[in-house]
Amino acid sequence: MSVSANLLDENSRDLRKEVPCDDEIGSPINDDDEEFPTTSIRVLLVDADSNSLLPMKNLMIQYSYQVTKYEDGEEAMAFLMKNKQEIDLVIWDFHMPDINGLDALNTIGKEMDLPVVIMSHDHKKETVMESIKYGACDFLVKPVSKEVIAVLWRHVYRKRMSKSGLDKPGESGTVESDPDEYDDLGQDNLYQSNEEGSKNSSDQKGEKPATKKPRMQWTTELHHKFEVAVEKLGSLEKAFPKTILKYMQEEMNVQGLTRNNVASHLQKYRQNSKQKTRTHQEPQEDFFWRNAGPDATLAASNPPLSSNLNIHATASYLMNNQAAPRASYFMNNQAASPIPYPSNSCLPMNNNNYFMTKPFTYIDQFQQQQQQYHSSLNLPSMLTKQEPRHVPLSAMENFDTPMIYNSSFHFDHDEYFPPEGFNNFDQIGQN
DNA sequence: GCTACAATAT
DNA sequence: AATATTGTAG
Repeated sequence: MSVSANLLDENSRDLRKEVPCDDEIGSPINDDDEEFPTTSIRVLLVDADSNSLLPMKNLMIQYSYQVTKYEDGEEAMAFLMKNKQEIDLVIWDFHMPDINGLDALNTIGKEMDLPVVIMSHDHKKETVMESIKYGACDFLVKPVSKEVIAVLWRHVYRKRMSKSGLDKPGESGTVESDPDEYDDLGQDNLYQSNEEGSKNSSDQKGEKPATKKPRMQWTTELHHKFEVAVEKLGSLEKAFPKTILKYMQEEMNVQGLTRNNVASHLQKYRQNSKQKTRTHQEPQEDFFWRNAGPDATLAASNPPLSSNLNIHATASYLMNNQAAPRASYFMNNQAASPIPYPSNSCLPMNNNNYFMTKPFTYIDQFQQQQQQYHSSLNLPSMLTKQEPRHVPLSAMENFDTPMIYNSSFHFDHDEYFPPEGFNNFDQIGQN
């Protein structure tokens, strides 16, 4: 059966074009970026026969479904009653000793709104018809093939779509509602479901987002596999989506993922770990000026490393407060200090919109000149810029002592020195 | 309205 | 393939 070919919705046409004759189901899941969004599907699988239950469960897990299995019908039903919110799809064996498929359909149909799939080792017409009559949304013949499993998510998706109320004509009342959905009950193609079957009519005009895929979800287990794969491939930096995916598929028997899924997850994962290591090193949230190092002459009054020292503010501060009467500059080996600022003017800013305020002296590097200069002042500390970030103004208020700051970033003279009008420079390095 | 995070676009 | 942007659940 060329089941899979028909299942790939819109793209199926293209697929056929490019791969004209494939009756074979080579690989139902080619990671082509074709999506089988099973990862978010939580399945309750009930089968008294463990010989078929376990393989089926494993197969489903390979396709990234989240599977809860039961061999006992009563237990399964009890579980379902309690956890109906946590299940998206029920698969129930027709021939259960305690609660058979029809009973299950009855109960579930009454108590909750879940798609129920019946499976059976036989496919007698009667069995199939009864199941459908009782509301089964699909009928699977055991052993269930992977091709079938790969597309079971569609039942869930239908449910979600109709619930979200895109178009629910008359959800109530009559049983014969969805003619297009389940009418063709010739058992073995039940799972083929619509799509191409839309030959029916309506409008090919377009809007037929009938198959919006559910969002996938990285479960803990899946993520763990992901991490293992990453580790096996070296490091976070060395692991790439394609190889990760390949590893997960081949070595860990994970299917149903696409490269994009992995790429997206990897991107987020890298971000997170980067963030983590950063905050680990810098537990003191956002300060970026810190003590630059030992300075015997100043040691006594050095503030602790962890203190929040801020010497810049945002543009809004500048506009709303006419602060910063003076600033002293000493950058890129060019010293300028002190500089009187008119109270209503702008301070020079750097690329990160920082400016100096209060009578600070700014030092770019540990140049001899500068060191001489700053040690000649009786300044409390020497600071290093850590990283560009915004810092609350409040911390700045506490400092009225001039300080020397050592910048670790590049300053452009024209950009950071006061504009034309502010020519009150004193060459202080060598006076 | 935000945040987290997957999907999609570039 | 990597990264940036968008979309969206919760």
